Amino acid sequence: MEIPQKEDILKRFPQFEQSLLDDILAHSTIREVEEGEEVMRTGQYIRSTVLLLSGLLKVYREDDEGNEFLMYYLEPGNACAMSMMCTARDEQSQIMAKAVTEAEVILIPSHLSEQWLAKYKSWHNFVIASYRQRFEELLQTLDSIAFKGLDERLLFYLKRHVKVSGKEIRLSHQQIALELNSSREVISRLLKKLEQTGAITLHRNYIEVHDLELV
Amino acid sequence: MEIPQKEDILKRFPQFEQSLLDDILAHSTIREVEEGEEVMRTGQYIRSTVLLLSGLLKVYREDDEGNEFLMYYLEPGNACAMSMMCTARDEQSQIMAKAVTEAEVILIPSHLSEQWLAKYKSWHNFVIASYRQRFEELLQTLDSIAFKGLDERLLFYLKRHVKVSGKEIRLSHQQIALELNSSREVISRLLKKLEQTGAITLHRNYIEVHDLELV
DNA sequence: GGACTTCAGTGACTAGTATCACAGAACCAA
DNA sequence: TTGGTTCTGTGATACTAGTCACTGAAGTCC
Repeated sequence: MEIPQKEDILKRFPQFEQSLLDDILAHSTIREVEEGEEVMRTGQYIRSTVLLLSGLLKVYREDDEGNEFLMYYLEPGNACAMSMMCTARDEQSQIMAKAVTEAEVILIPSHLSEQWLAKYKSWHNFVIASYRQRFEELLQTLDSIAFKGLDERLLFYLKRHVKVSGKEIRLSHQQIALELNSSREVISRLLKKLEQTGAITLHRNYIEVHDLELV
Repeated sequence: MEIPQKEDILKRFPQFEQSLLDDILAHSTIREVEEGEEVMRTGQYIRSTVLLLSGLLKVYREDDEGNEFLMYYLEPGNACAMSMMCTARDEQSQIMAKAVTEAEVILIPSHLSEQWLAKYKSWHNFVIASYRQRFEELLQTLDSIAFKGLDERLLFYLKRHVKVSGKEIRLSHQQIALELNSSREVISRLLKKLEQTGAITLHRNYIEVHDLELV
């Protein structure tokens, strides 16, 4: 794989200072992951902080019976907050992360990302901001599960999906059901209802979104 | 109110270094809050980091319709992770925190808790550890809402309550229903079932817990 | 084109939870 | 003791979501 240039990283992380960029280039490794590949598994030990350079990752929770639900998506320029937190104590991951599209991630050895907190102000700020952002997104997810019916959760899910990957949602009903921890038939029915309002059009394996706001 | 002594703080936060303790004593204020008082409200601006010295706080989420659910409890020696995160950018709180019993909190001005991250290793570790711990508890709560039936959630709730405040749970069914975002009748029925297994005994306004593990 | 596979749509049924209505028990205050 | 208030228990009913069974439509491979 070609080695990414400083400019590539700078483009995604414009807030980093020069010397930090140099440090990143010098000491971290880049990994290219394929679509569908698991970047992080529940129970796995974490030895690096994960930054996303390109592509899209989904971060989700999985229980012992194989149920799952989506926590949030990570876009280029984001970091996996869990990887930062675990980092500090060499702990196990509590979550799953999977590449939705093919993606490039930067892996920073734990001890360095730890050192950099003190060394680089911009890194420190980035870490704190990441924590906060993920915490907030998690709270939103929690809200929608705790307070909303499945119809609203589906809407929320679709909106989020549109935001990260556009108005053509290339997912089967089955996949959506999985991420919402529901079942295909129920999702099918709800989508059908949404189609009747004119907000979306259903096709095989993809959903065309027109306008979700006016539902 | 009497000014708490270094020893009092040290007892709750034994991991702090001497000079940090001095800084805390010199620059933070202590507030005594009554039972039922709200320490933090959704939408409120946060200008201090909150440490809990004594008593018990519950941290919960509230939506626009007045529904709520419990996120976790804070015990002496804990910090409110949200207050730390908001701190960094002078942001609004996303959560509610209320005193379950009367309590003493230490309020550290945001700019100081920010500075101390770089200045004191022990403070930095404490903050990171707090983030992580709260994140994990939040994930547990999320799991139980997403994957479990109300019966298991109730069990989880009771166990957690026992852990922080003992085997006499002084709550009405109504209050429990509120924290689980359910309704009184349903909670009554589930508790009744639990009583029949011998795990608890029901009284007016309190529940006597015998053994929740064998249910 | 025909066989096969995957995906989507739909009716019938079930389980879990919420809501409504009411009754009785415990506690409190005059 | 009496009346008021809060808390608890319980039946009836409704609604949401999950499950089962089946059908047809779309795409794939030969």
